[in-house]
Amino acid sequence: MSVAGKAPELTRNQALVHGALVRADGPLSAYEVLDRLREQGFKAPLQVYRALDKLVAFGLVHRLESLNAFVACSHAEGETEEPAAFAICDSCGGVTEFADARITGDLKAWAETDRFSLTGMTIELRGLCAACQTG
Amino acid sequence: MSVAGKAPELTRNQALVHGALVRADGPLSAYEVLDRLREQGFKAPLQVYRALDKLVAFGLVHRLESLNAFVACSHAEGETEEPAAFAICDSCGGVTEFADARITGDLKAWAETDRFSLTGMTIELRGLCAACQTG
DNA sequence: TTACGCTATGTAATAGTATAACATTACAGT
DNA sequence: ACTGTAATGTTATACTATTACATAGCGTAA
Ligand SMILES: [Zn+2]
Ligand SMILES: [Zn+2]
Ligand SMILES: [Zn+2]
Ligand SMILES: [Zn+2]
Repeated sequence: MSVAGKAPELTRNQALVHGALVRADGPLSAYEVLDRLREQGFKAPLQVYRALDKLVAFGLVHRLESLNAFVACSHAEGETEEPAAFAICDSCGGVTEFADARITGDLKAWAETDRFSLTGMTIELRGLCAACQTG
Repeated sequence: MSVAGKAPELTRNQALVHGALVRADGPLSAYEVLDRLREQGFKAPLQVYRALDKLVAFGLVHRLESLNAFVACSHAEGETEEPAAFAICDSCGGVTEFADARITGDLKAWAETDRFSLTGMTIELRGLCAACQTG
């Protein structure tokens, strides 16, 4: 349910935070982002949180509520996107982003039925990714 | 996806924490629970967190990841339950728990297709409840 | 009984996450 | 220049969660 208007121009801080998340191989906490940007002059959590707020609003970054962490959106910029869902591997920490119109459609339908005016949704699966299963 | 075996006997601390959540009219943070139980002798966060861990494992309490808060399960004890989903009103703070087999079924199907071994899921909707909408 | 293992508990200290408050800078439109 | 808005810098603080260690209760095997 990102607003994700036309491709936004990022400020310096936003671009740095976004870059850190794009380069990361998995989700990062705000403080992990901060540590990776100290060489670029970052010194306080708020520099990260303010950039993250914007990036999330733009739809370029997603917040993983069950991890208190953030990931770069895996979709191409501007690509229309159902509200994203995530599968988080408890073994390797890998995150798979997916968008399933049937799932989000069902949730929207539930909201409609319940007269709940929907503005956002969090869908996060936990378990083991294919690579991390032994048998 | 609670394990929720046969009705568990709660320890004193677990019963106190559960009672506080049942009496509350909405979700409570762990520290709000703590404050409500100081008269009963609670003094440290860990007393609350340890009880919450058990209650969540029993399926008697749910954690709301997007709020860092906890609610008593709205279903009767022992009642079989699909993994719960929640609609959280951003205006009044009210939470509606629901369980929709179609939604959870779709998520399980996605996991199956992706060879993701599912152990839990978080489904939280945000918006305005019917009572909080003006028009 | 005693000893052992397991669960629950008490308490203090610390780690991790997020925001409030205030000062400053940049820049567009008038 | 004046004004309004958005972004930034910085310090301090609030909120959430866990580590570490000590203690107590209880069921059971020796
Ligand atoms: Zn995305
Ligand atoms: Zn994995
Ligand atoms: Zn429930
Ligand atoms: Zn409401």
